[in-house]
Amino acid sequence: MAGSRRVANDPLRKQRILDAALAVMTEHGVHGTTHRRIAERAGVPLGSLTYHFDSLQTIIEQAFEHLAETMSHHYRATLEAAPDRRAACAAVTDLICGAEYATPGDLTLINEMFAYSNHDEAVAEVGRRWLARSHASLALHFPEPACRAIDALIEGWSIHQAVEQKPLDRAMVLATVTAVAAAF
Amino acid sequence: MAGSRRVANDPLRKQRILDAALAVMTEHGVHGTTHRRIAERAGVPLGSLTYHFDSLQTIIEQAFEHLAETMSHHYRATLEAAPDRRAACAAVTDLICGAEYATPGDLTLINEMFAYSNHDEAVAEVGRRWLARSHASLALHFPEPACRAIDALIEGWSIHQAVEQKPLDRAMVLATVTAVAAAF
DNA sequence: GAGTAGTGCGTACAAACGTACACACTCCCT
DNA sequence: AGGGAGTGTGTACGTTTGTACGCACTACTC
Repeated sequence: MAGSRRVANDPLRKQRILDAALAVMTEHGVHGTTHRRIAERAGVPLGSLTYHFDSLQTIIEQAFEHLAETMSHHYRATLEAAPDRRAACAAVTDLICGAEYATPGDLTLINEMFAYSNHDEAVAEVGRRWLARSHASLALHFPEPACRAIDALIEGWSIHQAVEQKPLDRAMVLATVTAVAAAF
Repeated sequence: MAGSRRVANDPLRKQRILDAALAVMTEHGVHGTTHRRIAERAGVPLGSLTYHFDSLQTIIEQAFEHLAETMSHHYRATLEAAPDRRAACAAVTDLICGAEYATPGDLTLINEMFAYSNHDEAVAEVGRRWLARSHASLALHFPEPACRAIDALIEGWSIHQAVEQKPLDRAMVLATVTAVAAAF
């Protein structure tokens, strides 16, 4: 009575849909994201989306939640691996400059998420948790005010890279991060 | 033959539509922006939009262009008014923290613009000019690398404020800006 | 093997969308 | 005063949208 006797045929289905949603949002933006495009990208029938999710808004919200989860873990792991503050500065610089951490598509998605969060309370909460976790990860190595400043640098330079489409000067980034860390 | 003999009844019409478009984008995001909502907000008939603009995309592009123009002038004027580097640091801090410069709605719009620029070449160009002009304004007072860093701080903290919905610690911002300016 | 509860999907539909366009209106020229 | 070019709008149309829902299918119980 309590447990369902039957098991889903494809338990990865939901996740595959969310991944497809992120891919569509990367390419077309939230404004160009539809049930049909997501379904095509995921290789599932249209009805499958309305079966697994209440609405398109729900899909978008959960997709962004998944994105934030993944990115936060990444940040955390990168900063935990740094033995001291000097290494932490280098790690932050990698986070900002490194294309292997955040692909251009990821940067696009982050922009979409923060923009969308201004119009959706659930995603706004995801954004706040994202910031809180970034802050906590930075706090492993830096004093409180420096965390806020470095976090702003990460976000700001991510935007710049997405807009300008060219890599940052790594030495300049490292020098800035180091200076900010030393200021507090 | 060359000049049009007749003058538009309402020469401010186009601008009023663009302002309405920005208002709608602030409230509903680009994904919730439609001809009909803009027309209602501007108090003009639906047909007026298709008469003055080729398409919805054109309206959005020109609206963002207008936004960038306005904001850039603001930045420029604020930084030109600063007599020395010390005052410039304070001016930048005001730009970041001051609600009188950029309202919460403005911050939302900036996010929308950068997100949209990843999917629209015309707006991408607007974004690049925005960055270039910010950079030029900062260059009145700061060395080149510091400009890039301070600009990233402005963008990043703008996002943070929009997400967290609470004002920044002004002293901390000023200390960071000063430290970055001194680092180069 | 028949019954059945739950999974999953193809299709249909009303609403909302972007856009086109026929038509009024205004005002200058002759 | 009459003609006509240009301004501006109301409405209608084809398309796409989000979503609902009836129905097939599966796999387990008895």
